[in-house]
Amino acid sequence: MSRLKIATFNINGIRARLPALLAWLARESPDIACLQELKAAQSEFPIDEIRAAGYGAIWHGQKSWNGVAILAKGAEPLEVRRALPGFEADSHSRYLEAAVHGVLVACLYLPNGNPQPGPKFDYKLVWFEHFIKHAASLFETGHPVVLAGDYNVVPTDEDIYNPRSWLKDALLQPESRDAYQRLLAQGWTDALRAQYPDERIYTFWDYFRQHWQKNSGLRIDHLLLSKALSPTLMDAGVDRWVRGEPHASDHAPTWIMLEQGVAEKATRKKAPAKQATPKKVTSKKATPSKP
DNA sequence: ATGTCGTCCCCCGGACGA
Repeated sequence: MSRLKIATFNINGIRARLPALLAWLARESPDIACLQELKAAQSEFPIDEIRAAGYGAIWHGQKSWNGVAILAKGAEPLEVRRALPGFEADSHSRYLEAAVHGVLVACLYLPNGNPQPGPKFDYKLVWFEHFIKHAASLFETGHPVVLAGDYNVVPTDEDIYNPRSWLKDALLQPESRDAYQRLLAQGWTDALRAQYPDERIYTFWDYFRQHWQKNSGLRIDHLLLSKALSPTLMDAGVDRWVRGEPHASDHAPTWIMLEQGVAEKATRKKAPAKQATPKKVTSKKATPSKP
């Protein structure tokens, strides 16, 4: 049996954030890292530095905006697709899918959708529907699949410090939340929520109003596990220290640890018995400080 | 309405997207 650490990280500009990315890779050593918001053209991706850090990578760049990448420690991700089926004409670089380390990884950057209502919100919902349709086909294969990325959806009011000042925001709209619930209803496991059913977990703190300093965060970066993988979930967390560094992204890396090889044995229920764990312990673990 | 970033354009501060 072997352990597999998979992370998702909206880096908000890979060129501005390259030192932060390399420091994080060196310290946390994820086996697979899904990145969003590269904000770099295809030719501007810093592949040499990433290779030097011990990672293979594929990426889908775009000038100025969007952009996604999949990094793998000591391996080359085998690209499956770089657009959603039926939505190949999407002008934004928001999707990348690869097979690596024995799992199929989808890296997504779902549209923000603000201002709402308006064409940007309409685009968010259209993108979401294409993604939901494709996710269903991935789930039905029965293969080990992870859907990792910035979903730009706060699933419930338990996933935000206080919904009051965000009620009109696209991230909390009923349409956004309904789409996310319909995705989960296909059978996916929201890994962070499964590991910490009763905790406040945030992955994003905007740059405004000292939200980081006040821990006024949102949970919008998600890792969804297919049926074959959900019993293998051993741990999960948010690398909050990355958000506290100078010149940080407004997101923190969010990760899961899977134990490969337990899927065949665990036919009964979800492997970790975290539901029984006291709150104080889980809240500490949700904010891990690594050795 | 505001707050703060990163990026672009292209000459440096303002627009845009988040």
